[in-house]
Amino acid sequence: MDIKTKLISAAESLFDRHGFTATGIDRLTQAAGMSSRTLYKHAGSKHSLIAKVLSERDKRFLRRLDVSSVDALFKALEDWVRVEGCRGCLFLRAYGETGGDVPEIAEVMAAHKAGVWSKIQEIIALETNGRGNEQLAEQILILFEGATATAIYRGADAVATARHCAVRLVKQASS
Amino acid sequence: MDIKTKLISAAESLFDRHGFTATGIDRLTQAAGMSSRTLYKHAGSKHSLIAKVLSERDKRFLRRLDVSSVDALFKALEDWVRVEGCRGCLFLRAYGETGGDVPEIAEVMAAHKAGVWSKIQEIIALETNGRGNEQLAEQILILFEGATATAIYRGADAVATARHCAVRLVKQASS
DNA sequence: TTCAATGTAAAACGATCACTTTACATTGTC
DNA sequence: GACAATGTAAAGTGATCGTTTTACATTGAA
Repeated sequence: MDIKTKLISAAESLFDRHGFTATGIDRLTQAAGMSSRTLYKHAGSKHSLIAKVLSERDKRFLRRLDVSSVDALFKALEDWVRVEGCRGCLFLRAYGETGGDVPEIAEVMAAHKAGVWSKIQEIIALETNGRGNEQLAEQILILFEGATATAIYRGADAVATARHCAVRLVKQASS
Repeated sequence: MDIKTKLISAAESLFDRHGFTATGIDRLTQAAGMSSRTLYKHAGSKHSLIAKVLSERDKRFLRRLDVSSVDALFKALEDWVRVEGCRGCLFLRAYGETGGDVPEIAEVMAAHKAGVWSKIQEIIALETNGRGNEQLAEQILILFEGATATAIYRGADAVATARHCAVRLVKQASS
């Protein structure tokens, strides 16, 4: 595995498991199996490393959401949660830990949310033949966020509940 | 104002604004206008201070949710978000920053979520004359969490959207 | 075979971390 | 007027923070 990939994936799991601020450079270098000099050569700074981690996660996440129905969308989220664990949205967590004061991080968060939002809008347009409005899409988004958050303390089943609810809303809007 | 109250309220706003780990003791003592000796006399430790802050917030939050309809529940959340700001659920943020590894914090989070959950169950039972099931209540919970999370980057309007959705779900279950 | 690139190990940087201690001032109470 | 309680200011604890530096090994291409 490429050394930069190894760093970013080691960092992602440490950040996810222990939080961003609480994870020090020492633990990162140790987990990635490299010297701090090499880490800084590739990452530039800790904030930049966080941004890179989020950026990679964004790609991986949206690739999983490459579906064309609300049902499949929430199935994809359920898969993600079961495979990657349910510790909440890593983007919102990074944003919260840094108070929204780190531009690199705030921007990646905003870009990620914009990506999810446009994917949902696309699916809704597809499933309702354009009958679905902006409000329906936002309801689906809220269920999506809610499932992610609720899964932290109620487990992956919460995502299934959100799925049933979302599917019903779309059905009602299309009929 | 009582000195302990002052500490806890100063700590709450700093934690909310800048994150838990990123907020040091120096900043806390400065904002609360007291020496570190006094802080430790009252709080015991930083983790304990976090737990106390969350515990007080839990009381204040649930007091606001003393309503008897889903509509009023989300109106209360909307008020909260407009008054206190929308930086996400502080309990989940504390839990995430500490990786769930600090018992005092994990317990306060769990207690808070249990409180919200039973409040929602109570409202659903009330509004559906017992016709509403566990699944409906969980859908409302997910909308509640989703509104809180979505409001971070889409503002308080997301809560209004969640409200309309929740009210509709309850209506459909009661008719 | 030399040179630049890329890595390592480890020490050092000053700052800040959570937390404790020492020494002293102000109170209200018996 | 002695005493315990409760506060302050400020220095000191050792550990850890993010980051840089020094010194050296390995490697692949010119």
